[in-house]
Amino acid sequence: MEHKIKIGKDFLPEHTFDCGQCFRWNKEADGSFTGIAFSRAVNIGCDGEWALIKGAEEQDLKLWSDYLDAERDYGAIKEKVSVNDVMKEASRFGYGIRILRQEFFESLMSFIISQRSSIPKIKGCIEKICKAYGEEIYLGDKVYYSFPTAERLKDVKESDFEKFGVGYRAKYLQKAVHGILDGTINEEEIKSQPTNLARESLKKIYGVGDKVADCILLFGMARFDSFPVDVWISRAMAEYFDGKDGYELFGENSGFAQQYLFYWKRSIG
DNA sequence: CGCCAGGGACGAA
DNA sequence: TTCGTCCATGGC
Repeated sequence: MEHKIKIGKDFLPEHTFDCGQCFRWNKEADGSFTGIAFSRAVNIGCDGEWALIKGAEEQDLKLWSDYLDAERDYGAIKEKVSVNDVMKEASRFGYGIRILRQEFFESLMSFIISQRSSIPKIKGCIEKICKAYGEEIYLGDKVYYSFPTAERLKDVKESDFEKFGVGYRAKYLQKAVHGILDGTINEEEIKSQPTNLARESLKKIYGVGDKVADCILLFGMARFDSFPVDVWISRAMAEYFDGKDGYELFGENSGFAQQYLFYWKRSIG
């Protein structure tokens, strides 16, 4: 069963799912992407101004619409972030990017794993963890695995996490799981805080620094005023913006600007 | 073999 | 507060 969601012309699955913001979506031969979120597996493609969702339940269409940030006018966003020729080019290059509204815990764990690693490696580590501790999800004739809840990871030891290739990040993951379970990390409380305070709260988590905190804010909390600075963005800002601060340049649209810049800069090296 | 990959903790100054 | 150093792992 296929459903359609009106999303407008500013959507291309390849840009959205391959721009580095998510790790659980994979391209199919027809250009659509199959992936997992909210313990559901679906296939997402696009036809003109419509997003095509295969394998979704009727009552989940609002969920997927929100996930794809389908209501937002990305054309207007692109105009606002195009403050110079570099940003015009970057937003033109990644014209079909949408910032996915991902889950908090998955973002926390995924971006802890991401530090000083590569995207294919990160995807591999996450997939192994999901296969070991997630729940089976069936779509078509294939089986997928949900991202495990903290509860399901309750008894996973640091040495267990190491088996998935996460290296020195194993202890961060183990502590994050228990922080969630004992309430030291309070998702609802952090989500209720303004961005700057939420960032400080996130940075109290062992293994979470500036960059990972900003990724959780942007991808796991829909805080579009955050501007994660990784090696690529750091180079780009030094090269094209005289080392200026991203938020000072883009304000409430910082997250969109960051993702266009990241995707474009990575493509040209 | 060395270098780097969507960094961060830690200690020193 | 800022600056080196070290940290596991895998691809190249």
